Amino acid sequence: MLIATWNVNSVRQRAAHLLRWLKQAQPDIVCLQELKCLDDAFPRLEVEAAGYHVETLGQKTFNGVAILARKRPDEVIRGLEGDDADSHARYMEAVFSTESGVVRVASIYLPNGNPPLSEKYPYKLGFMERLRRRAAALLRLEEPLVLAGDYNVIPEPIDARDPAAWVSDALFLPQTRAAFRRLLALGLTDALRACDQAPERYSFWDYQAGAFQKNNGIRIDHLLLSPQAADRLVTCRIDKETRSWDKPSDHVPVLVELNLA
DNA sequence: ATGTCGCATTCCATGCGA
Repeated sequence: MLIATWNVNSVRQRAAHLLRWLKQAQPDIVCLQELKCLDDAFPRLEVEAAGYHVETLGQKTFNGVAILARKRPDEVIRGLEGDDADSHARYMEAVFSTESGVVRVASIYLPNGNPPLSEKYPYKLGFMERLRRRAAALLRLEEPLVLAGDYNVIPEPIDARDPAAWVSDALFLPQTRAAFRRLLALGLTDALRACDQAPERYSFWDYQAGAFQKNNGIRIDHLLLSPQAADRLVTCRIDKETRSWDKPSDHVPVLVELNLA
């Protein structure tokens, strides 16, 4: 089973890319972030015609997440508990039955948090703590679980071409990295790093200043696995090719293959 | 080189978020 995450930076602008990539990559489950539209504006008919069931949590202008899948989920949960005042569409889960049992997948669009001295940074850290609590609860289910999405976290210096350029950025501040480590310390596995410890494994390149041409990237899109999912890990890779397509998203898909039927 | 996108509106120019 192939499970992917991709921040598409407007699903309406990226619909043709999404369809082309679905056909090419043949994923079973896809977590999307930054839909930047309401549910009704999602290109549902086209994606369904490509063979995918569509579950969305849209929002006008910003944010928005979705989970696409070959099969209809048994259950969908929209929103991340722990803050009734949080109106951002940044989190959803879906549970699927397979021949090998259940798999639970979350699509996460973690807040960017910049600038760090604004209210946006405590919102990011609060969201990360809520995610940690949710992950802890889900881990108690002892299911194959994939927490997939745009974390807006550069975990380690090796995950940036120029780490010095990010030291004061909300994506790489010590508090951000510590919160990410607390998540991992629950017993989650960073799927890409379990498969590949090489440098220059990036999932995002800024649109500005020819960042992609210079390979001036960062790795901020992650698939975190529960022990039951990690036990079934076959491989994980970044699909860098889509960044070279015409009018691309600034993020590329990251895919994990699990030994699940 | 503050050099790019995508969204929305006070709408063909600007501010915001990233």
